[in-house]
Amino acid sequence: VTIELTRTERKQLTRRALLDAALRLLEDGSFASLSLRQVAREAGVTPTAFYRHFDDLEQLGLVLVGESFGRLREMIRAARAELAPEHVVRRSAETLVRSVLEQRVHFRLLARERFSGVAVLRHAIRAEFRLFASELATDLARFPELDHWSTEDLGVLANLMVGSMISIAEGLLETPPSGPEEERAAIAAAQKQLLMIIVGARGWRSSGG
Amino acid sequence: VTIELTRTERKQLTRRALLDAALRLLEDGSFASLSLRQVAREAGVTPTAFYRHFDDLEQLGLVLVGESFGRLREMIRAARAELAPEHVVRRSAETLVRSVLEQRVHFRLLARERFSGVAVLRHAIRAEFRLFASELATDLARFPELDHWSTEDLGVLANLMVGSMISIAEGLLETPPSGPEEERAAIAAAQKQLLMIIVGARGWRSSGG
DNA sequence: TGTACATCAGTGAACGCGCGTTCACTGATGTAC
DNA sequence: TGTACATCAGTGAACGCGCGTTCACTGATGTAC
Repeated sequence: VTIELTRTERKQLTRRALLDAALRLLEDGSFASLSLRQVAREAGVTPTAFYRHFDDLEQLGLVLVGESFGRLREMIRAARAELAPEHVVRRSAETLVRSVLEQRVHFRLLARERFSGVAVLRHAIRAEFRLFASELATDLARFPELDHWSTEDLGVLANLMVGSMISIAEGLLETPPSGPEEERAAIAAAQKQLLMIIVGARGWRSSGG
Repeated sequence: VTIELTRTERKQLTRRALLDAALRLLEDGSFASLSLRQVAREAGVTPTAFYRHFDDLEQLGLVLVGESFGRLREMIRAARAELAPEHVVRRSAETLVRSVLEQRVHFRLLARERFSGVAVLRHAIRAEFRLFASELATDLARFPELDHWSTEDLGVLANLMVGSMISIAEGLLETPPSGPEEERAAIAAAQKQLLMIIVGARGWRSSGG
């Protein structure tokens, strides 16, 4: 290292190395099967050094979950500004697909640990998704065509949309597009799927009750 | 034991005890964090006895996945007979909710291991879900209002529906209804959600493309 | 700028533990006559 | 039905291994004067 770094800066680098090592290892396995020694080894540090940065593996896991949702929130915020539901949906679908493909490891962490045996991570992830859905319900209420809907129906619609976005994301992690063409196709399919929901929502009162 | 059993029958009982022990342990943790010794202990048998029934834990896991999908298929078959999409959807939603609540442990296994680090289970589960979606697409094509749809659009619709059913099931595992009233509410919400999709599908050609 | 001391990120040895798998075994059940 | 032998589900001791955590340590960085 030619550039001089303070002790604090070096410490941050090691901390980051541990987080990245964990993310790398989480490509192959779930959090529950991760070991502190593996993470330390992958980060190029002794197991003991780990304790200078985190109390235990769970604490490191919570930091990763926090980072994952940070990226998800950025993504959503970008699409919020639009006015017509269709535009919001089209832009959201595209951003969703792009974000998942760019941040594979983070999104896989969320998908996997949502039902994991590691209670702390599971609860953190579920709380974030619930927040996401309730924010979406609030947003939806602002659209003129939806403003007479009951809170309950808005909730069902928001859950349906969040559920669909999750399953789109999961589908992308499962079989990622192999090139720009397939990526465009994935975006188009995601848009179609979410638009079908919006079309359904629009016709809902007349035929659904 | 007062009733006489053959050696073969006793062996089957032990095998079942091992499977049930694993299911019980899977309430608390994911498959990756399960150990052969834990399962044997829970089944009241020495670790060595395990090998008389399965080569390793993964093989036992595959048997459980098979059982889970068996129950899922039974459930679907029951709703297939209906003619109008709305009836199919209403009955499917109700059966889905009931089945998940009755077979919590099996459905949780599917939800959890769909993204687990245990490759063998993950692949088995994904193959079954793909099969499920493609069968649904075939079924959907039989409805008069959908018979002019393109294969691609039918695929999108089938994925949307399967995705929604999965996320409904996952929601039930997450926060199960605490009584008959809440159960009815859960069924109603599931029906609403799937009906919204059907309404959307019906309006799709006119406004979607 | 130079010195003397304090801090603290990372080390390496050691511990007890549960793991998967092997092996030779036991003794009840099943079979051949 | 009775006997002699074969089968085989389940046992229990033993193995080597990676694990999380503890501890006293080292030596470079930071601070006070």
